Amino acid sequence: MAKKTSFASAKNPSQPAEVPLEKAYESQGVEGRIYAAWEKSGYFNPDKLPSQLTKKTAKPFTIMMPPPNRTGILHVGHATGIALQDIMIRFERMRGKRSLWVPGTDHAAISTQVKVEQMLIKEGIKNPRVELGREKFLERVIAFAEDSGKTIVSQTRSMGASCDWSREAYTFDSPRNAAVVEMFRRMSEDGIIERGNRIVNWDPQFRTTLSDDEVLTKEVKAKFLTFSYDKNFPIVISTTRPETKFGDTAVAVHPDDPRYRKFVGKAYEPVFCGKKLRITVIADKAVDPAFGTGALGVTPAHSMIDSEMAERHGLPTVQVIGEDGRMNETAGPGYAGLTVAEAREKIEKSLADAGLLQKVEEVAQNLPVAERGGAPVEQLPMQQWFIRVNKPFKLRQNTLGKWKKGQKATLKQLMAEAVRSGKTDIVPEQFNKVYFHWINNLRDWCISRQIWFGHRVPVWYRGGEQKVSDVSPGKGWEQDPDTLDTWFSSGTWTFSTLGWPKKTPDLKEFHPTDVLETGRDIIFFWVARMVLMSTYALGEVPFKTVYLHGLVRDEQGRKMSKSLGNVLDPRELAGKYGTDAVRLSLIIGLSPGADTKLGEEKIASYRNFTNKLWNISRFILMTTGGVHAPKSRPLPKTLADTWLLGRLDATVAAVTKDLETFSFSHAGETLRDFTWGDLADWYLEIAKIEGGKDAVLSFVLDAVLKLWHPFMPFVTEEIYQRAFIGGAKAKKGAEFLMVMPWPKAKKSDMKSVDKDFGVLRDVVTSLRSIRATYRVEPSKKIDATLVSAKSAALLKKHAVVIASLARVEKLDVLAKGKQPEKTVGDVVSGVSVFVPLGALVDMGAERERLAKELAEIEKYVESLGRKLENADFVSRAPAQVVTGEREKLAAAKDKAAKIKEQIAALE
RNA sequence: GGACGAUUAGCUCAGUUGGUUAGAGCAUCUCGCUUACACCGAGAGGGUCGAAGGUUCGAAUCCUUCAUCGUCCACCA
Repeated sequence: MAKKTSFASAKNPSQPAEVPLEKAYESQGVEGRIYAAWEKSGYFNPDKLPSQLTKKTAKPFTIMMPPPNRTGILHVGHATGIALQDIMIRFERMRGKRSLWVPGTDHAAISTQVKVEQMLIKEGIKNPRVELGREKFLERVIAFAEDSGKTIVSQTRSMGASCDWSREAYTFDSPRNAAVVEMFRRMSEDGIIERGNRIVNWDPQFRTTLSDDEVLTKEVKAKFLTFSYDKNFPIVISTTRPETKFGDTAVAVHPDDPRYRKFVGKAYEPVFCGKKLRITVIADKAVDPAFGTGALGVTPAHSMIDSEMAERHGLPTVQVIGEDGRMNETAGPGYAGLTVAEAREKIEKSLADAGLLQKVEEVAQNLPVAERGGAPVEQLPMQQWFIRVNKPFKLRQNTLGKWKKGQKATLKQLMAEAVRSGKTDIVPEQFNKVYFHWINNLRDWCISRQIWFGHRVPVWYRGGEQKVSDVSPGKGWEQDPDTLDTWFSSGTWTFSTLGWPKKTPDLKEFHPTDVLETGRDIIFFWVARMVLMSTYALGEVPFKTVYLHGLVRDEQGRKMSKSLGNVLDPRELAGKYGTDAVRLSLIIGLSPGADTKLGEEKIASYRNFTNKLWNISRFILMTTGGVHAPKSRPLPKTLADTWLLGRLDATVAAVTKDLETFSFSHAGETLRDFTWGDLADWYLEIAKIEGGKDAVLSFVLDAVLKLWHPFMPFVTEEIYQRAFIGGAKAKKGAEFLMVMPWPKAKKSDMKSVDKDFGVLRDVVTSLRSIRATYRVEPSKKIDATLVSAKSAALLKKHAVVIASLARVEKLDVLAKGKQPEKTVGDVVSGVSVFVPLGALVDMGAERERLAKELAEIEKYVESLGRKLENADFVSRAPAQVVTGEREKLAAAKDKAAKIKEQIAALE
């Protein structure tokens, strides 16, 4: 033990030399130092991994970190993702794969711009974009994004993320910009990016289009008006948006509606609030005859559905609301310039005055609002860039093993095939349905945005000409002022991060990536778009597995939000409890796709566990001296040794399988049960008694630290350094637990060993329970007699262990024997346990207790008996089950008989 | 309106293809500073597995209906 040297404890001169670890684990002093050492080693980069770990045949394992938005700091949701990804990466790295985890951040276009705009308004600049102008405004946004990016990177490091910083990427840096431009160019050439005049979601507040996914619905109360355009118009219609009626070009009814059949096909020119309309009555199945009056005013310019109807019937489009969210000149006289709300009020009044208004009802309405800013979204026809998802195009390469180069397919088909074929697997699987449902209802994707922060649409105009290029094609050319939807660039994430469009070695080795781990809320926004981009550009899926985690909520199940003040900052938590504890609390108790509640109490309990592991190690090191990791599996000397090694094998096998199948929570629980229960509570206590355990203890500690390392990288690395490696003396390529090989499980039949150990454990527990029930002082030793025909030899052999663990002075083990006087008894695992307690025994109470126990066991015997007498059960149930039930019955009968004996002895 | 998910001890959740007298952690109660750990140890109490039917030799597990909660999608103009 004196030879123990440790580079870390050298900093702690007050520590006695013979104690290798301090009494409690203090994370603060450890994490920064360890992370810096890891990073310096270069092992986060798969190209620099030690060759003895990644043999020449090693496969790659790749994860692209979902780039956090540069809109602020990371929250616990990000921390969950980082923890899960780091577990996978560390696990696969230790298994010898060339593990690559590419970190990065997302410029997040509209989110970031809105955020900065709001900050500037707070600073007192009323209309930042107008006052500052494009260039100055963008400077502010870029500066903010820069700061946010730095914070995010430092937070990611402090979470212990073993990602390859040498490959760090940003969706708005120049390699990614090159990918965006190339993607745009190819899609334009293939005719799937087109400019067109279509109905888009328009945010009048930020004056930009929004994708369908950037629009939320908010329930509001609205007035539902029922009226006719004018006195001569024969049909009554209803709407919550009378102001759009200036743009009506038809009235639609259901083809089978007898009330209106006679009007279908006729044209009218009613005067609506002073404006002459040209209305055709059309029949369309989309109309619900039971709703309202069964007749619908069709406004092709301001409703997606009406626009589709207009297309079917060849109706003209009349726009009456402008980009400023106000009525335009096409609206009725005296309406131009009014806001939508003002116009609505005025129309209601005008209709009422004219006696046209039949009914005003208050209804609940789902109002579309902008995700950012919350302003009501208008639907307007506009010139925008679209990705056509239903248009067949010629494939540039063989695709998904289904299509050959030159064949035609649509983007929608590619997106569906990726998941349908199983090339991409979604975990948990119920999200497959959600994915397909979304794909089936997918409309063309509007990719242009009228905001400034983002990739500029790489299109230049001169006269009627158009060119795709990221730089000016020459004099007289003007670039499109719009920018691209942020998901256009992040859609390329899995391969633009590997150098695409260049044919790099990285791209060849690491794509498709293995796992995409992300929040279940962005399956459409992002996951589907990556599938689109990757299948289009490379002909292959972007990732083999999508693992979705749920939302982290507060203790009461509420979403964490700044306004509620219930946001947990991962930095604060990590400072208080240690990063390892935070990681565990975000992984154990979570199932994929399901939301989770997180409170500080839970984190504290995992902090306790990190300390437990620390102290287990401390004890083992005090016993063994540490320094060198064991080279080979030790030979077990006692039952406890065999049992523990068997339990370790089972644990290694279970944890490995769990990690392979994304059952992270279960892996953690299994590992904790082994570590705390089997190892600490039982084996270490026995080791104190039996002694001579150095080899087994070292071996098990080595394995346990490796198994825990993906979950708790810091504390395990620190212990490993100080227990086995000894700092500077380490061999090249073996200086870190991080690059040690993952433990292997030996297969062996442990049934009888587990059973024998179970008997010992049950007997000890029984004795302890008797002591507690009868309030025997812990310091006072008792006598005990164990009687068992079957287990006498086993019990005798381990009498010392049993006696020590249960604090027994004189332990008699008999194959057959009589119950001593004045004893308390119990029956466990076929062993009769007797403890003479003399005057302490209350004969009456004891008789009652035994009687109660007997009644229970007899009830059980009876139910088993009935089951076994049932001919149907015996003939239909599998033989194995029947045998099992017979064994149970025999054991229960035996126990009942023994309890009866004990009762008799009390007489 | 549609789809999906959840409902198991006071709380958070496990329960693999139906075969346990239904488990764990936290919390609670009792006892304990037994030289790794009080961020600990030992012991104990606590559940008619949301409700009602059904299938089966056997249901927490499968089916039907209902209730409550949650999420997503679509929206009726």
